[in-house]
Amino acid sequence: MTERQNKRVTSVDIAKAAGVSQSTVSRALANDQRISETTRREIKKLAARLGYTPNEMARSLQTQKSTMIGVIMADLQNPYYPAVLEKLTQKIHAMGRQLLLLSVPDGVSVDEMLPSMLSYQVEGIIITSAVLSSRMHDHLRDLNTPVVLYNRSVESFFINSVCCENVVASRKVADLLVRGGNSRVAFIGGHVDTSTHRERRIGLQEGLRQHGLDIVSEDVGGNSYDGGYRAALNLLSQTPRPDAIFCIADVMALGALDAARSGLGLSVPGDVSIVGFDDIPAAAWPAYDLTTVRQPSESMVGKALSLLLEPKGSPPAAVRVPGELIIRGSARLG
Amino acid sequence: MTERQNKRVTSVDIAKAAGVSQSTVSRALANDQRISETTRREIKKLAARLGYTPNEMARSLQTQKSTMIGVIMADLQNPYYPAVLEKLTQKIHAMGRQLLLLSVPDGVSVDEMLPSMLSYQVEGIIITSAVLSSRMHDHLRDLNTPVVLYNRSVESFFINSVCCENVVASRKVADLLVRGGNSRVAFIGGHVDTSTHRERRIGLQEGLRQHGLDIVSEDVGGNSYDGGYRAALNLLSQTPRPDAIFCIADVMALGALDAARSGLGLSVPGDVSIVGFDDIPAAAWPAYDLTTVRQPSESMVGKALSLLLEPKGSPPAAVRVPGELIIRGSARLG
DNA sequence: CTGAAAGCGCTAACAG
DNA sequence: CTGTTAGCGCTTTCAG
Repeated sequence: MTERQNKRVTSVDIAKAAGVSQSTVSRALANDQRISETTRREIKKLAARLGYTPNEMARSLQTQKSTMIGVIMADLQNPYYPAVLEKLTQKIHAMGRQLLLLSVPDGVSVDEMLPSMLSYQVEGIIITSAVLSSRMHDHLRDLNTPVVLYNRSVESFFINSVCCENVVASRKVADLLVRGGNSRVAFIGGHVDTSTHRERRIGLQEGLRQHGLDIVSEDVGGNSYDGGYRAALNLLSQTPRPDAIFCIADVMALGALDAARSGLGLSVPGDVSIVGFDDIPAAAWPAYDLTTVRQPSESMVGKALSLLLEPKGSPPAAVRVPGELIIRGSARLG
Repeated sequence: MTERQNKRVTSVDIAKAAGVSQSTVSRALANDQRISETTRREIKKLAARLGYTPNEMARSLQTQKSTMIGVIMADLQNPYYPAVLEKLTQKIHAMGRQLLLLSVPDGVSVDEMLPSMLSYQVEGIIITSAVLSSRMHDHLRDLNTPVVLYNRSVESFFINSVCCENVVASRKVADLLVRGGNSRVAFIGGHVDTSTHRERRIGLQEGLRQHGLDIVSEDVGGNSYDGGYRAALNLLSQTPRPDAIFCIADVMALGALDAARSGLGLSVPGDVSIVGFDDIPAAAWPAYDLTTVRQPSESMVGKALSLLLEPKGSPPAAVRVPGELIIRGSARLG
């Protein structure tokens, strides 16, 4: 066997082999109408035979535009996000682009991760479950790099975002809980400084107040199963015991359910109603049968991408999509 | 407010501002020893002030080496993989590289996805839960692009892979199931044409045969919760009913558990022992309390990356890491 | 210690 | 319809 070439074949190689200029190759491969049918076919055949793969680096260096989209995920542990990521990869691939993924370790800010992504000249960045400093936001605007926040919104400055209608959905949950006979409703949040936490809490409170009630006690669970478990243990040990818990993430609601049942021997929804948010796959499993608010990730991902690739200069938008209440067996609802 | 520049600052901009040549800037930023301490500091300060980000595209075009690693995931729905992906992103980032992610939709082969990744000149590719045609494998070798299979192995041609010691671990499961008093052991596989399926099945069978037993019945669940649920429903409806089920993925084992309990009103492990594989987070939740084999993803990911970046020309290796039996409450074990 | 110049693989004027 | 040429932003000889 001969020594391997070990070199990628370039458009110059094809040009030589075809006896034409390199630019003709470039044009033929780009289906430029000015190239004759004959040579174009010849060149394409040659390219296939030589195993040619265009060099996207060189192309984007020349065209001054990249076709990579950066995605920064803060919470891959939360079972809601794998489905979001899968939809992102598939839609981005379908648009002929590539996805550059970064996940933010605990205790690291998105700001620190961004520069490494920016050196790859990404076309835009989608950030899930995290926000940006306003300084970084300005920097990105100077760089002309669009950003969309997924599942977070910011009021202090204008930035694209896609979120669920958190307040509306949570208000509805509160209303149905009260109509279902629950009157001591507790709240398990994620991180107090996030918009999802604030908005879902406000919605719950507003809904309760319409019935002359309020949140009786609350805790945070950091959007993790264990955090939800611990928070529920805490809330359900207080007297009088809450008769319902609204969790802002399904994964915490599952923890809360297990805390109630396995930890404290309570019946759900007999002793306590539990409602979540997201509609992760496990929410539908019979062991949990969790009543929850579905976030329509398919359409949210679609909107995030179209916001991202909108013509430059469009004013930033805060897109809201309605959540859908999925009624299962974990709560007494009116 | 003045019109925005909207142009990224390049090393030329810094050179102009500093009154030096562009190559001096390049060297200073690369900490080249030949540049005087004074100018180096000056240049770095300037770079920071102008918000300079090096263009990685241009760099890799010049140096003929990319710092992006491609990851192809076939099974992001399986809760085992998000943790793998998170470890990959973090390790890859720590190595100063970027991760290009592609997920394979159902019914699409990895071969079809590869070219789009190759045009980005990735340094190497990690493929989880899927394999490559030998044609594509040859092509990659010609391109000098290393590949590592994660959780799949191939016997027919040499390719790097990292897997759990599936046979050993499954044999152990069989042994302990029999010693625990189970004698009619059923098997729920994933896809018959995968190495994980075959190896875990063989291990189970070998272990049973040492006790003069064999697999009493089997089905496949496509590595999904629903598939596991359906398969268990099927197997547990046969007479005589199996008294144990070994599932090759935790997510199917959870489905099987729910099928046994909620679907058929059986007790686990009273009527049927259930054992999984992977040790996903949900396996530890009290609602399931699943006995399973832990795949040490931390070390598997580490090995995959070091295999990938090994000096070129090293012979391909099939790395095997031991699985760890995690005994919980879902099985009667000896 | 620093500058000039070449060139990575490609696209896109500009010529013919 | 096709070739020539310039140049994207960077690294890296080669000179000085």
